[in-house]
Parts: sequence; structure tokens; C-alpha cells
Amino acid sequence: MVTLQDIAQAVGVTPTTVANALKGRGNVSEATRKRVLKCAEELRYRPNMLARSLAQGKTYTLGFLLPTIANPFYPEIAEAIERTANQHGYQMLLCNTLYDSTLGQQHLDRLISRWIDGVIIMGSSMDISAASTPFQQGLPTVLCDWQEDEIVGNIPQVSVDFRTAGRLAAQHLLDLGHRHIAIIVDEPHQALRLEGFNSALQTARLPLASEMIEQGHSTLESGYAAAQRLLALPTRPTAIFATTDWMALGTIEAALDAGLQVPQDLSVIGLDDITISAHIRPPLTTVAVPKFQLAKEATELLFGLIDEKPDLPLSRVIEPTLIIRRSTMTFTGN
Amino acid sequence: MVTLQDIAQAVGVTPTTVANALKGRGNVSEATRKRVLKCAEELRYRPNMLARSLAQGKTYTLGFLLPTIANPFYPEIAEAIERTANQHGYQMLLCNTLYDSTLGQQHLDRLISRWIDGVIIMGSSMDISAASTPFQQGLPTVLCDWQEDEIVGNIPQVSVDFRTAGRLAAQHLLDLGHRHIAIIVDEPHQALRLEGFNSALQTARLPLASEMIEQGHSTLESGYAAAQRLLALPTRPTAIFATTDWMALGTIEAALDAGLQVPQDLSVIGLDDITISAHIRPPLTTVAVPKFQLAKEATELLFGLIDEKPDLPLSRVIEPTLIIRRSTMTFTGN
DNA sequence: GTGAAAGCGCTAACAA
DNA sequence: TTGTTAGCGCTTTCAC
Repeated sequence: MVTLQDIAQAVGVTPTTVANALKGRGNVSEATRKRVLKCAEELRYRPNMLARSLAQGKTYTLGFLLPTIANPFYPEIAEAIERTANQHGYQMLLCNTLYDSTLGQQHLDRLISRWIDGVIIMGSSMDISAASTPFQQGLPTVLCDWQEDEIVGNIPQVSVDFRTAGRLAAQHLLDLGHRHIAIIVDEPHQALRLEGFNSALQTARLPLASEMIEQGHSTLESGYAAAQRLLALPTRPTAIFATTDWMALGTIEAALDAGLQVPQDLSVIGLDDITISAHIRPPLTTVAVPKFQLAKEATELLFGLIDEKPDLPLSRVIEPTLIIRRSTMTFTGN
Repeated sequence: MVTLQDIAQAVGVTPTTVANALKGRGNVSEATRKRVLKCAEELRYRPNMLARSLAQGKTYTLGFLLPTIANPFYPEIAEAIERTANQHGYQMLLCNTLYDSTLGQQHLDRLISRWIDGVIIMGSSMDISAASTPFQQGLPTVLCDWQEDEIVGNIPQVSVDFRTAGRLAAQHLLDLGHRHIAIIVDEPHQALRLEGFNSALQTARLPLASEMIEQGHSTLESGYAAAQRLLALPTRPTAIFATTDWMALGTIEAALDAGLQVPQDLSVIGLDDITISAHIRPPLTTVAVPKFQLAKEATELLFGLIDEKPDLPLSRVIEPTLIIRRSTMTFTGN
């Protein structure tokens, strides 16, 4: 590897001058600057980021922790974050926690060891206590897509109003005339979605029976299995809210496999609006989470913290929106 | 941040001894070791990886370049690579090139500046000339999922036998009695798939007419658009091979939107076997790329290079397999 | 306009 | 068993 020293020797000046020349600082004569640039070019000089980072205490690296990139909710977010990071001259370490707090903690320890400049931690990827450690150590930290009320302390965060999301889903089904409504939810991470859903039903004087609540685990397969259980009920629901699109796709598959038609025999509504949802049959009605906005606000906030911009709002909430497609319809039975 | 110095002072020894104690080297007395460990614990010492990396010239970091993580072919691979890296004590910088060689080159330059220990570059993410630079600079490099014959020089690689993949797709459709067969392909990156497809048709004395070849761009939308063009043909194909599942899903959507039934009116076969393919209606027949194996062999090869294991096979080819589901059926017209 | 010197926190080779 | 020393490649401060 070519170093500043090498160039300095070749040109016949000191490393300091070379550094100044390359940085374009004003205190170098035009003549030597040219010679330095030419030489650096010829020797294919590449600055050693490690040394620079060690010297200035800045790594131009950002950590991104999420449950698993294999869950289709995350790739778009990851891409958006990485892209923005890039524009700021940053690169991104991707860390899958696989829903394991211990693994998450290990990742965080390593990231801190690396002196990364900031970290974004997605909800569900680990315990809040594990997620708090970087913040407590003074590392710029942004929590993204967590349930507001599960966050302890004043860690900067960008969250989605999941209570409203749950309410929107319930209201849509109620508006369609459904009365036997079930939910597939991954508790406790998604408690707020359930809560909002529940409250809308309560308001309509249709309290949610306990057998109408099924536990999912954020995978398509778990959605499938949960739906199977619901559809085997003595009085089966006429509509199901799956709290993630990924589980909703499993729900639809289970319904079809059971010989039911969607939405004629069963309405299904999801939450997230992942890409594929618009392209399957029937296209999935869902409560959309503005993923791009989520990513944008999280990175903005993070870079605000890194650059120590004052007067940042440290907590932002994003509103979800209902997207009606064709997996839900008016209840026609009685 | 707590440093070795801090601990050394607190315990009353030198940094070297502290380092040795923490590393568990045999040349420290049990007594001082205990004191050091205790002190390190109390002060919450975290080794500074930057300093370590600078000193030993090893960063325990690996780069992963791909077109875009938003394409559902990649997340599983990324996760598998990251997981394995982790087990080796490594972390992974994820770099989306967005199919832009310039951006890819920029990423590579930065990665090299960071002194990463190795890099895996997926096919389609950039020009082969850009992808060659790290290898030429002596950085352990593995090309993954490229077309074998587009690779210049002897860069280590793990590739898929795409010629066979194309042939399998064609043969399956031929076996079903189809005679009007079209292909949607993203050239030139996927030339081999077309070539294999073509050769099987040639063998069956059914040369591929030029209007039966449509250009896609590896997105679902481009598959949709290409399929629309094919279905508008005077004599429309009875079967379509989309060279990625993602485009195949667009193809099915286009067919359904055009009022056709799949597979009754149109057989569709994909390539990749992404997760969702098995769960839509109809479940997609496809030529599966063993993604987990691809990731595993690529990381194994990379760590082999990093650890300078001799006698590694520097080039591996993985065979795809046909998975028959329900988006293809016997041609029943005439 | 240019240079000398110290330091970032760690490792590694050698002395004591 | 412990300590000394030099050095990784860069930045930064201050002197010339």
C-alpha cells in the first residue's frame, strides 16, 4: 500500500505537505500541489481510512440492526438507509439479529469496538434493554419501528403509529359489515396493533373473543398455521387481520388451500404493504407503513445526532394509511 | 473510552501486560491476570478495533456488493453470508450498486480504503472490469453468481450453471407439448440462460423466433411489461420462460390482467425459486438456484483465501434443479 | 508555504 | 513474568 510517506519521499516534501495538498488546503503552492497530485495518481495512492479514523475518531461507518433481511419488510428500508448513508460518505454494516437479543448484543459490542459513528436499530430485533446500551454509552442511536411505549428513556426514535394502524384495519372490516373478525399477531412486539384493533372493535361493541386472537411469528408459515387454526373454529371468522403482510400472505394461502375464496368467503387485511402484496391474487388490502419515509427520517435523525445539530425533534411518529385492494369485501352472509 | 493504558495505570502494570492478560497468553501470573480482568470488567473496557486493525493489518470486515437488496433474490444470500461471517468473527458492509458500475467502483474504492479483508461481488452489480480491481490489488475476492464466461482472468468464483438452467426450463415446456414458447430475459447479464434455452429449442427443431425474445430488467414491473408485449403478439406464445422469478411473477400478473388463466391458457416458468414463488396462486414452476449453497460456498472460498489455505479449488459451479409446481401444464390446444 | 513532533490505541519483537 | 520500544498511517498543532 502506498502511504503519504511514499508520496512525500517521491516528491521531496514532508507528509504534512502532501496531506495538505491532497486535502486542498490553501497553504500549498500551486507548483508543489500539482507535483503531489500527479505523484499520488501515478502511485495509485489510497488514503488509509483506518489510520484516519484512529486519528480523528470518526469512522464514517454506521450500523444497522434488524431481525432478518430475509423478511421482505426490511430490504427496501435497508436499501434506502444505505443509499442515504452513501451520500454522506458513509458505509453500512448490516447485522441480522435473527430475533436473538444475545446475538444482537454481541453485534452491538462489536460495533462499539469499531467506533462506528452511529447506529439504527429496528424494532423486534432485540430487547429494549440491549438496544439501549449504545445510547447509554453516548453513541448516536436511533430506534426505528419500535412501539413507542416499549422504549425506556429518551432514546431518539422514529416510530409508526401502530395503534392507529390496528384501528384502521378494524374499522375497514367493520365498515364492510364483518362481525366475526379475527387477528393474527406476533405479541408482544406487536401489542399496539392488537390494542388499536381491539379498541375499534370495542367501540363498535364487538369485543374480541380470545379464540379470535392467534399468535404468529412474523413468518409467512406462521401466518399460514395461525389461519388454519382460525378457520377450523366452530364459528370461523369472516375476516382476518394479519398484523404483517408476510403473515397475511400465509393467511390467504391457508384459506385457498382450505377451499375458501378470498375475499368472497374470507376477507384478509395485512399491515406493511410490502412490494409483492400489490401483485398477488387477490391483491392484498393492507395498512401501509411508509417505509421510505421511515428510512429517510431515521437516517436524517441519525446524521443530525452525529453532526450534533441542535434543536432536533428526537422523536417522530409516522402515520400509516389504509390501502384498499381486493382481498377484502362486504360481508354478504348474515 | 477506556484504553489499555487506563487499565495498566489502575492495576499498576504496563499496557503490554494488560494485553497479554486479556488475550490469555501464558506469560502472566495468575494473580495479576485476575486483577487485570477484574479491572477491565469494572471499567467496561472495550478493545479499540481500529487501533488493533491498524496494528495488525486485519479488519475483520468483509464487503458484500450486490445490485439491490430490494430484489428478493438477494436477501437470503445476504443473510447467509452475514451469518457465516459472524461465526468467523467478521462483520459485513452491505453495498447496493443499483446496477451502476460507477457506484460499484466507488464502493470498492472505499472498501479498499478501509482495508477490508475480503469481498464478495454478486453478478449484475457492475462491469467485470470494475469487479476485477480488488482482485488485481491483491484483495481476497470472490465473484458470486456471475456468468462463467464473462469473467476475465482467474478470479475465484462460485457460479451457477445457467446454461443448464435455461435448458431445463425449455425442456420442461417442450415435454409439456408447447411449441410457441417465449422468453423474457435481461441481457446481456443473462445471456447464458438464453443460450441454454435456445439450444434446447434448437435440438427440438423449434428455433426461437426473434419476436419471442423480450428484454426484461430484473424487476417485476419489467416482467409485466414484457409479458404484455408477448401476449399482444398475433400468435401469442402458449408458454413463457421468465429468467428470474421476480419477472415471472410480473408475467403471471400480466396474463391474469389480460383475462388469461395460468396455466390453462399460458404456462409460466421462472428461475431462482425465491421464497414467495411457492406461496402464490398458481405456485410458480421454476428452475431453482440453491441460494444457501451459493452463499455457503462463496464464504467458504473467501475465508479460504483470507486464511491463505492452499489447494483451494478457485472455481465452483452449482447445478440448478427443476421444481415443478402449478404454473405450467400440458399444452391442450393445437 | 513548509516542516517537525506528538499522538490516536493497539500489537509485536525484544530486553530485562 | 514483566517492561521497553518502535511502529501501523494518518491528523493536528505549532514553529519556522
